[in-house]
Amino acid sequence: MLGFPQVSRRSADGFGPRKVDWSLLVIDFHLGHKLIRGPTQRNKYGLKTSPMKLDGVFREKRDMSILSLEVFAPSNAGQTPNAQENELVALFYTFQILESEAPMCRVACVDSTQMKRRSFPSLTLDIFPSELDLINSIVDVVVDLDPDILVGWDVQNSSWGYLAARAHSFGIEFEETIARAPPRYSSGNNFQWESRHTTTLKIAGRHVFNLWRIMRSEQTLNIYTFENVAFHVLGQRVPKYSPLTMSNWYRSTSPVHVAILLRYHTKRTMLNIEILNQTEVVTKTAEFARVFGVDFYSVISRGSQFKVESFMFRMAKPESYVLISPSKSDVGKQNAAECLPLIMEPQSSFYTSPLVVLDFQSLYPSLMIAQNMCYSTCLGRVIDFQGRNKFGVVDLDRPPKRLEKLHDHINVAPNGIMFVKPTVRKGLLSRMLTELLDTRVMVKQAMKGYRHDKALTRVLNARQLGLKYIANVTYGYTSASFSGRMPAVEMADSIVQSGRETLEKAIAFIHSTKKWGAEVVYGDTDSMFIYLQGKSREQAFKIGYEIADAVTALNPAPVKLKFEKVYHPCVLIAKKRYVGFKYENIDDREPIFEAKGIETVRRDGIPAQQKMTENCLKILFRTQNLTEVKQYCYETWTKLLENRAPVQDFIFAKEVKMGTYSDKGPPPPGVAVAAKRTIVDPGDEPQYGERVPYVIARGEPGTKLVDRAVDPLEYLQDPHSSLDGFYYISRVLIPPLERIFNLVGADVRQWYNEMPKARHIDLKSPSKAGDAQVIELDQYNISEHFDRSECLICGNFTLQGDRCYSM
DNA sequence: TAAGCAACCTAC
DNA sequence: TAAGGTAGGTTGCTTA
Repeated sequence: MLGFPQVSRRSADGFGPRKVDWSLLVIDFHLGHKLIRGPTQRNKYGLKTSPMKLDGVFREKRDMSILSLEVFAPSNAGQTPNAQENELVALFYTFQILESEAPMCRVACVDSTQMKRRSFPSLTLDIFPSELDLINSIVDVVVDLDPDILVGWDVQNSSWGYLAARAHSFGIEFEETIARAPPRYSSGNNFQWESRHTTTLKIAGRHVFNLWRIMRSEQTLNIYTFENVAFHVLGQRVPKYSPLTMSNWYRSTSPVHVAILLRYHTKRTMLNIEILNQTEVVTKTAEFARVFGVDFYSVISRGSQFKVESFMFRMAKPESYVLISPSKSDVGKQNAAECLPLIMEPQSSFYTSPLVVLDFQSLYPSLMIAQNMCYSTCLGRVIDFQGRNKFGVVDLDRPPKRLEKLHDHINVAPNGIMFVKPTVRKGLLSRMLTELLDTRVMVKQAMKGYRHDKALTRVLNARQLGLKYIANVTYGYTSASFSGRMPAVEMADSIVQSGRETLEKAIAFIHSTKKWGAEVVYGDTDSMFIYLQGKSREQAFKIGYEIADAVTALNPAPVKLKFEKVYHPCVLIAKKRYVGFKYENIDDREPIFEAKGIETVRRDGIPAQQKMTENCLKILFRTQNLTEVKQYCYETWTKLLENRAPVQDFIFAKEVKMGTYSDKGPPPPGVAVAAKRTIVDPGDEPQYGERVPYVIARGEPGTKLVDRAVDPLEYLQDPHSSLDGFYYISRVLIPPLERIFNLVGADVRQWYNEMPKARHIDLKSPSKAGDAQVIELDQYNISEHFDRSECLICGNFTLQGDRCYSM
């Protein structure tokens, strides 16, 4: 580290990592200073700006600002608009400064008879003579408003991406024109990686948010269409219009249709921003950046390794540690891992007495702290392995007599790796983790004190999540075997094996303490499921807390066994699969249904499977009466056989990653459906990682499943097709029930076979119109549901039909 | 018919 | 080029 420039924390042009200042994370530095607001001014768009005085210096207060854009280009023959051919006719944008007043919405469109026909109250329309003028106008808007973030639902194929492609066709260097800085010509651009994971569009000085991809990592949903995300995040129903419908509307003479079109797109730009606000993405990203010590966009675009490293480096530098830079081949030459976490084979059964769940809080970080495990404290193996003393990617060169000297100051991990005790040297990682965990406790404490302040609570909450994140991925960093920058399998093994022994000892201890009458029936890595047969729930809580305290006392600080919850009753099905009624507090009256790993929480089945499994379990838990479960199954199957069940309950949706599948063997159904879709409409190819919906239709006997997978919309339009009821009942609905109810001695398949089926009703729908209605209303949200009470043209609430009296 | 494999998704 | 890890269950299909 000699010769490295000294960088002070306040140095504005300093480079290199700054030291981690933990206290800044606990109390927001804004609070430590008196903020003096300067006179409020308004910019040309009428938005307020006010300079702030901070540390005696006036600076413009800069909250993050967002510009959301969607575009409209009419296409031919119902195809998805294609930037090579289809001209833009309208742009829609909404601008908002975070934490500030109402957003500003505008529409810019190309002069045409449609747009001239009438004015559209409640919409601000800017009309331009040509597409080129339209594009130039948005460039001006971006330059004027100078937003930090550009957002669009799908930045690749529509929104900013479409706009950029159109601009390119006029020879405009769009990205450079709206950039804040000259472009950075980085050599290592990887188009494929970018397009699969973030976005290909890069604007120097601004962040481009590909919203659907952000939502994909933010929310667990069955399908990531704009409509579905808006519904789940905002509770709003929005319609979906096909490219054909929208193109027809634009070309139609009906002012109502043009108005719907304009208001629809405007609404989408607003909802983009509302979704961001609701999910607190910007707050979280900004706070994570502060905690991790990385730039804003890296929080989204880079992996955990980069973040751990950034954090670690900031701690390492003041201590003059240098992180090693092994080559790829050095990393590959590491020893193989030898230790496995403990995952007990559960005693699969239906448990009617309380089952207490305890788990070790942040087990791996705690162990690293407790045993002072770090790159900087490791002394290697007690005995050489294969004639070498390897530690991660390096060979340890331990001076002779070093061990003798340190004799009483060594901890030996269960896998035979030695670490010096903290009295000799406190490890960098353990110090980092100690600070992380302690600071997190303090941040949580501070949150309680500012409960009334929503904005600050959000910030502090994001901060404690960031701290938790780093603590959790630090272990992963040490064991990153194939992509690791600085892995150390021996240390990772030490951690895993210590964890395993900690858990094993706890189990043995619980079994040896007879007064509890407790039996550990399952455990996974850091958790224990303890059965208290014959005990009441109250007793279970009491014993659970007692065990937690006793085990904590047996372990070195900061290892802590925490009381988590009581399941009553509960079914343990297999490793990583269980379900029960959860009580978190002794005075909880109503339990919460909680399932792990089983079909009710998986997204590769269908909604009907989730609902039916969950309902059967609830009946079992509430009544413990199999006759009632059987009754429910009969009703559900009958409903299905009589074709009274809604189609959207039978739609599979799985992620597809086009271009990653092997040619041998048939593709997965979702891929086949997507491929078919792409042939009809090339612009409709699913994005990498998009979830593609399909249903299984009846087909010739012996046909493969892939060949019977159909796009749901296509299925609805085909009057001759019907769902494969046998497949759905026998291969989808029954198996998960079988696995559960086998444990209580019931044969669900037998129930089905015995079920009186009064008459054989073909699953073929008598009239598919019924289905179509259901699916459109609930799944695809036809316009009936959109702003029902609002006039589609002026936005007023005096509705008569589609529009209000004033039109 | 069993065993093996690819693909998915989840728990920790 | 960028990329935390492993364990585990299930389905649908192919191969031995």
